[in-house]
Amino acid sequence: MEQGHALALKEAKMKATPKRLAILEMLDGESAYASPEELWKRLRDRFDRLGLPTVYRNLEELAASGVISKVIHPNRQLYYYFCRNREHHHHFVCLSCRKVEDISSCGIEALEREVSLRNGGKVLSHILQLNGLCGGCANAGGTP
Amino acid sequence: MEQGHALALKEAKMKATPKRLAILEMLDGESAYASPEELWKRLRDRFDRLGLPTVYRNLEELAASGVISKVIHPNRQLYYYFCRNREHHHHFVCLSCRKVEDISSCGIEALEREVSLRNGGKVLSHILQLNGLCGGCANAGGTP
DNA sequence: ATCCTAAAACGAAATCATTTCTATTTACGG
DNA sequence: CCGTAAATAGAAATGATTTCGTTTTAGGAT
Repeated sequence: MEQGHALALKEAKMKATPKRLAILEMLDGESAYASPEELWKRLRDRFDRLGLPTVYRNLEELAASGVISKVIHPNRQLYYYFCRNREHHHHFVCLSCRKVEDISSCGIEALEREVSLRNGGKVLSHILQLNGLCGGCANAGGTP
Repeated sequence: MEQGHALALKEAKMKATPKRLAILEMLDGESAYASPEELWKRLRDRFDRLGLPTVYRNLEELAASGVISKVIHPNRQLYYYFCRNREHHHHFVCLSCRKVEDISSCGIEALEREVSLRNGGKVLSHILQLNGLCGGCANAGGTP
């Protein structure tokens, strides 16, 4: 998967720097979304120098290129998630344990048509996210 | 509509204070979403004393009660919108002029079933929002 | 009408996640 | 191997949002 990440960066026209790759590797294999600061703390061991702004910048760039995805969290902090699924899809995110599950389809194409037909508007992006508790957390009586 | 607002507050078990009503009135009749600070600046004339925290608090409380709705903005600031439509629905928001249009239906019930059936998760809330340019802004060559 | 009490508002100050800035370093196409 | 645009460091700034202790007020009860 090492090569895969470098390739993904090349496709996104982003330099494959060691730190960028490390961020991507760390996000990959996680089934939970992570915050910039958490990633930074865990990556500091592997680099003698690693600035928090570097992590912020990379995460934002990677999300902008579509390599990773952002999670919209009620607490309004930034969280990111790496998803192997390259198809258009959306997520169910657990507000307790942060697990992320894919949601196959969204009927948003129809809604986009509705908007543009009605008065010529142009849909540039959409947000669709389900928030809740995953099976495990719901059974354990977890709270968001 | 004056009475309507007081009634809405009563239903939400919130005191109908003059400032709260003024905030609600100002949001009503707007076809665009507004930020707390904008509302505060426009309301200061009508009160000799009005704190910005009061506006923040009220908007958040009103949104929590479902009286108004929040807009998820790429710049991550808070925006609010008053919507007469009391049915479950979603919004198309223009990132240029901030106009808001209702979107009648979302097929989210099906997605919620998918999530809970698959592994017992519980969907607590969902976000569905289309971002783009409204008809007017798209024709005028507006940018987000 | 007046009282009481929980809710609401004040406003100055704090917070703190995120961004900016300038100098330095690095990836990588040629 | 060079040159250059891109990436990073690190300290400092930012600024929207929240907190806090105090004062005021809405509205049910008397």
